[in-house]
Amino acid sequence: MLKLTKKADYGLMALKYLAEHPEKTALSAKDVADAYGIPAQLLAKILQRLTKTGLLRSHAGMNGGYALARDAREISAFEVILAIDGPFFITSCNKGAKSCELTTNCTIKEPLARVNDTIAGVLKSISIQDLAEHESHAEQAREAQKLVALTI
Amino acid sequence: MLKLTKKADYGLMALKYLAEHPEKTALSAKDVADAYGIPAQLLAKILQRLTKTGLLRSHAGMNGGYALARDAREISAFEVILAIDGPFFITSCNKGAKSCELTTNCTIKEPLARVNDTIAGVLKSISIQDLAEHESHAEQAREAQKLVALTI
DNA sequence: TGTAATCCCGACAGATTTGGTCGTATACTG
DNA sequence: CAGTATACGACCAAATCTGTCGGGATTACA
Repeated sequence: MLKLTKKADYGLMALKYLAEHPEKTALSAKDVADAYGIPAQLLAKILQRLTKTGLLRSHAGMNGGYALARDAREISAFEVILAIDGPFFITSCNKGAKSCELTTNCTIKEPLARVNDTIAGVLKSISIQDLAEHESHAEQAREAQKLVALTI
Repeated sequence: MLKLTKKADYGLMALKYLAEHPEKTALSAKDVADAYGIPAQLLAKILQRLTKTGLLRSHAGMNGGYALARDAREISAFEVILAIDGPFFITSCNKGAKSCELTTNCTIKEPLARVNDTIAGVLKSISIQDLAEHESHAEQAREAQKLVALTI
């Protein structure tokens, strides 16, 4: 049903939490997990992946933990989701355009690819900072949404 | 990964196929399934559901089958996906805003709800007719997408 | 009236994905 | 060295998705 996995949600929540606590040089996976009631080990793996993709910096040992690798403004929701859930396509038939070519049929994927791009664009335009400041771009987003509805 | 189920894909393909054959008063599930190489019984169930939700009209018996209940221009991709996959929310935590309230945490769902609305808006703006005419609104959609990227 | 084509629908099995755990190794701090 | 943390692979349980089966109920037509 076109929804994010819990892992992606957890990842976004964690980054948001880090963005909200810039005074701390690092927060451990456990700190974040406790703050949100997320299974600690699961979140740990998520944060590890985000580290591997360069969105976080990690530091082992006492008083270690994770910190944003860049300014919260420079990390988009898109990157987070991509890192955790992998590349997404709205159509289910898209293993490099293999099986669909065979049957010559899947012409719906072409219009839906544009929907996919639109979604990606919206997600790219939302930063972790936006998630942390609850109300920030609300008005602008609402306006943009109207534009979409009217113009397509 | 934010993707449609195969069922939803099949449903969209089937409606597109019906829209492309307006000369036929009805096409059987088997006709459509054969045209696309889709498992016939599975497609049958999908079409039944689309019938129950009022997007298709069905007719049993010889030379029976399915036909669009409305003009292809009046059926949106959103309706089809909704009928087949049920309501979607981009956040995974949203059983009527239950579990999330408990932990007071899920503030990310508020910004993502707007993303959700945007996606829904785009899907609502795409009709079955758009899927059938391959190129129709391509330019408009591309423009709208730019607007989204720039304004949010 | 009988038969074939067709829709209708619930149950269910297999495959896949997702969510979460465990154990162990490694790195850093003091 | 001891304690705190990350890193990572293996693994399991639960949920979801895909597809099948079997038994109806309608309709057209000969």
